[in-house]
Amino acid sequence: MRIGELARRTGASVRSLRYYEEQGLLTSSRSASGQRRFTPDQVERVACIRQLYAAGLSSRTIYDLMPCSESPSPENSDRALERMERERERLTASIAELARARDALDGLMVLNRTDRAGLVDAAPR
Amino acid sequence: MRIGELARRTGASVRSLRYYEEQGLLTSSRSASGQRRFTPDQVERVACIRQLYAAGLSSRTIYDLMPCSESPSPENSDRALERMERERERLTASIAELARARDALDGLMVLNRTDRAGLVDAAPR
DNA sequence: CGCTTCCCTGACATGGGCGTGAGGTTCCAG
DNA sequence: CTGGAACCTCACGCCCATGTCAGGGAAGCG
Repeated sequence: MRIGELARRTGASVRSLRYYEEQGLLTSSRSASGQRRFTPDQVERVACIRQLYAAGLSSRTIYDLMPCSESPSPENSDRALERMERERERLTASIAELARARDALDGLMVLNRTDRAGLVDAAPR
Repeated sequence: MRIGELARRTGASVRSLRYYEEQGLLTSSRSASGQRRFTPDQVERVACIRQLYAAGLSSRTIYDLMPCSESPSPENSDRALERMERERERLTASIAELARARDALDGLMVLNRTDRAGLVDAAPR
């Protein structure tokens, strides 16, 4: 399929898809006239890429992780796994941090409600 | 206390603290010579600000939220609460998304391990 | 006094994913 | 054949919290 189709199917912009390719996250064959051609399973790959972006990984990191992104070998696999482990930990920490932030927000909300009640009490004009 | 002290106590850089002030998130009195003076309770405030930054709020949003940041009034309180509610939802969604991303990563790890095992099996030179 | 350390303002740099526009080619339906 | 949609490359812009450098006052100790 062409790039517009892939964009429609994945929800990514055409620009983003080109960018992913530029970053080595996505490969395409080219038609005689130079247009990119993608295979159906790239849809899934894009979804995966976007998941990882959503997890806050950089394109470089995603590149390093992509299974068999270049030459599959036990060494590469191990390196990737190690990296994934690290990122997994980062993610977990990040989730915990967000949860803490949410708690902090809850605290602010309570505070605000209290303040508000105080205001209404004090000056019920 | 002076800005360096506050930085040490909060873990924020001096640059960041100035920036927070510039964004209206932090106030300071000035000494005769123009140096910023902070009170001890600003330490907590900075911690709170950083929590919210960590939650992905923009300085503008944080500004809008800060309790009684300008004129405390029931209307302002309500607006702030509404905003907080929205941000809370965003946070919750974001946490869920990160969790999904972590699952995706787990999937990749399993895949990678499988691939690796296959490689070792197939070509155990 | 002088030395070190801190503080001030102002301004430019940066990263990174993506929007956007220019200027041009290709594809396809009518 | 023709017009519009889709595609191409190149390149600049943006956001925004921070780092960092320059150039110059303060603070405080020996």
